[in-house]
Amino acid sequence: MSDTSSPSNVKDTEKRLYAEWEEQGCFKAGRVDGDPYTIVIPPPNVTGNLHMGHALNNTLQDVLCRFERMRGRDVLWQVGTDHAGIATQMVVERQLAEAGAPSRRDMGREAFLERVWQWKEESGSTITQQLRRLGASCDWSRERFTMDEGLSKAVLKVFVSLHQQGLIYKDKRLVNWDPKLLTAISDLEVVQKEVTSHLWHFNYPLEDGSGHITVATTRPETMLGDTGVAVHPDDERYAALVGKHVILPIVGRKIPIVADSYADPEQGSGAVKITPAHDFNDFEVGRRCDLKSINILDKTACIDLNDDDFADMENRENWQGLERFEARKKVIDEITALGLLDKIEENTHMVPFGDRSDVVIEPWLTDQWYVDAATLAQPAIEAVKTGKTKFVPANWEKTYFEWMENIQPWCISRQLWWGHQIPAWYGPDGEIFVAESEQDANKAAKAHYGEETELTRDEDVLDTWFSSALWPFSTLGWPDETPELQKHYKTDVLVTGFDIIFFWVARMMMMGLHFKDEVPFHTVYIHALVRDEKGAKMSKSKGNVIDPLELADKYSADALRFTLAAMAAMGRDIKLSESRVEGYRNFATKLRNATRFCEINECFTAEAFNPADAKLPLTQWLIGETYRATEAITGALKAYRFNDAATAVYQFIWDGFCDWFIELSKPILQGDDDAAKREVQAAAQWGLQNAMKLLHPFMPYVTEELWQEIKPTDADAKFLMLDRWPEVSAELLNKDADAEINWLIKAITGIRSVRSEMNVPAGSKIPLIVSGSHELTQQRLTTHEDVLKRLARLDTITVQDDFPEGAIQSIVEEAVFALPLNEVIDFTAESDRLKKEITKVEKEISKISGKLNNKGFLEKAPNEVIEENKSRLQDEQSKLEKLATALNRLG
RNA sequence: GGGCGAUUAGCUCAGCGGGAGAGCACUACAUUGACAUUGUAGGGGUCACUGGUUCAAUCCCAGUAUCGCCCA
Repeated sequence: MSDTSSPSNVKDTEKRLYAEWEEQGCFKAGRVDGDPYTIVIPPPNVTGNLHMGHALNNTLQDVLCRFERMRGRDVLWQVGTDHAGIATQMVVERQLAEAGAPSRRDMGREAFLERVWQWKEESGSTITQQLRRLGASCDWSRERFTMDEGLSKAVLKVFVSLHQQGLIYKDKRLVNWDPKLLTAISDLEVVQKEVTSHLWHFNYPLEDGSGHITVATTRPETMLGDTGVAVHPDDERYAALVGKHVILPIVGRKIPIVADSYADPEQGSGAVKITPAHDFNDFEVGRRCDLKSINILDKTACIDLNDDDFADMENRENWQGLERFEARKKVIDEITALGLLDKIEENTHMVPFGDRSDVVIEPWLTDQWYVDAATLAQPAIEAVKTGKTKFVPANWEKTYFEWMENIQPWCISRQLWWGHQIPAWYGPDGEIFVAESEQDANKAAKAHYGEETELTRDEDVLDTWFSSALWPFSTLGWPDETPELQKHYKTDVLVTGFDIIFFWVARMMMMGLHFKDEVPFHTVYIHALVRDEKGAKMSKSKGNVIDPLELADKYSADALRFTLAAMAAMGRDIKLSESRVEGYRNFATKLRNATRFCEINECFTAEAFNPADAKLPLTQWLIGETYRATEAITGALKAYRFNDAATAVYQFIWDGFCDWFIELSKPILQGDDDAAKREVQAAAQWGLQNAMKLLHPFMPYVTEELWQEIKPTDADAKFLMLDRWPEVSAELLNKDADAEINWLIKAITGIRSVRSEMNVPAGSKIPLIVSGSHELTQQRLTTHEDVLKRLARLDTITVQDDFPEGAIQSIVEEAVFALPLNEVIDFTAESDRLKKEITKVEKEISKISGKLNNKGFLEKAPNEVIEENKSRLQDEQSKLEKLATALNRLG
């Protein structure tokens, strides 16, 4: 076996193996004999770089895919990327600026889009290469991109159908407007940040000159667009004022005082100015109270009072074009000059920022396209309520319902160039023609106007998530009824983080149900968020990002994957610590060394092992261990309990196989009983092969690498990844063998433990006297004499009823294992050790007998629990007797 | 303010109505032929607090405290 375990070699080996798998078509779906198993990747952003969240997300998907593939399913892991409208456009614009090239607007739409495609060809594959590095076994031959022809066709069809059905419409509403990027953005692209600022209290004079009403605001500049003042209907302080009017300072507009429960009597003065065109809450108040919406900002968030509503305003030209924060200062100055400033308070509040532009987002009144999400949400809610789609863990269903039941109209238009251009054309009079092609639109226009009429296409594009929502079926060929669509829709599981339930899950559910009349997946597995070691969300601005690829290069992709899977317990966040990754790198090394041991001992040239023919307790026990491990791992993976599966495979390999099977096999492998040796060699090979299979979903590389050296000559498949998952029959379990090996382990551990505690030099060989033993024990002592001597460092083993005073003693079941060591023994230490152990046992006894003396316990506890306690009590009591005797004998 | 979750060994975290676990760290010993990226042994926990349900609570329920996240 070559040494491939140094970091640089591991990296090369991992890359080589991945290339081989891919070249040989191992990832391709299309196996004819298996039931389909399908996962669509939550499409990463084409501009993206693999971060820890991706690493976890894709590791889990890959574990499932490799597991199911080995179980014989026709696995399709549908891969691809989304076009990320804003992000991509920004990347290319930045590149243009850096190169000193003409800007987007200078070069025009067509030329710019050409540049974006060029960028995509050159740089768009970063993340897909990174997924390969991780070992992701997705079907690259079916890779899709949301701007692909087929997927674009799906987008057109969906848009036109929804429009025909009245589920897409154009409306003038408030949107989150990004005044830097000059586009509407989604609620989910807005981050609320806490900002320390002020609360300004202004006095608005009453129209009848009878005084004023004080309003408080965090955004003084919006007062130019105020169209009302609201007070709470139950607020007696203001009851008399409702229905009266105030004169808006500076502007001179007469606006009403209205009663609306939005006004909070506890907040500020209890009266609140209402600016329907610049605040989401005010917009609602305005609708309820029939207030006008007056827009005072242009698209760059500068003051624009070119509106009839300001026709009478004095000096309005002084305001025109003022930047919003300049305008704020000017409002405060003028209010102060007018003597209408009541007071200024310190105030901390949440302010919306664009997550890409990092500028303050303006609620802004514009015409946009909307999807009637509330209607589409109904079947999507129903599907989860009836269990057609299950969330794992189930508590996320609540989050899903919460969001779905309060869903707002989905604004799908974006003022960008990169994306699916909205298939809507306008006639000269503003008439809208929505169609899948320009020809169809023209036809419709001709029918409408009675003659050929020139149309202009809507400039805007669709939200990236509009196309991503179609991903589970558009990637399979829809709207064409392809064989893949028929075979693989609905898909099996969507694996994603909870922060993305709204992005992916909700929208895919809505679109899948509407257009395929079937949920897109039967299970949604929600995994944790990866945080840094202090528990903070990783982000570039905090500088706490751990790069998964650096970890992969340093410790191997296998170690990284295993760490993530082992820490992916349900419902918890992952705080990643590097020492964990290091530990699992060591685990891979351990497997290498175990393989080397088997190779040196000629296990791989042994005949095939038939578990049914196993004769030795050791090999029968190994079969049992393999059976138990297989059951545990299979069960855990089926239940998405990745951490349990990882722990089970780790224990099986390290503790079961390496620490015990190999150690116990050494005397046989190096002894002269040829039949036994052959059986152990064959069993070792079989056990190791199964270990590799069980580990493969987690650590695909090292297992595949080693497999190529040890695989059976008649292996079905060329690669481990295509071989079959272990199946061990429960009928092969042998209770006697299990009991015997467990006794052996207990004996060795017991002797080692007293030796160590009594400071017997590790190298020195000492005699063992076993007293009070049953016949079965004596038989076992004979069978395992060699291994006992070797692992417990003994020179002779004698069975006799008495032993010299002052021997140190270990209790193994019914027998006393005595090590006569008069010359070396430290009597005080031994006596202390025994006393300590006696205290422990006594405590245990009093606990158990307390239970057994409790009438209620005897009456109500299940029988097996009572029996178990009785037998435990017996064991502990007999142990106590022996320990007491031992202490006495010490003299 | 609404919702969700957490609190278990020094650290990172599993677990669970009936004997408190893992990895790392720590201590001691060991270079015996797979492996020092190792082995063997060991120390270390009123399972946040207070009540309740139960024969039995780290686990279920209620409340308290602290922390975190999401939404407003």
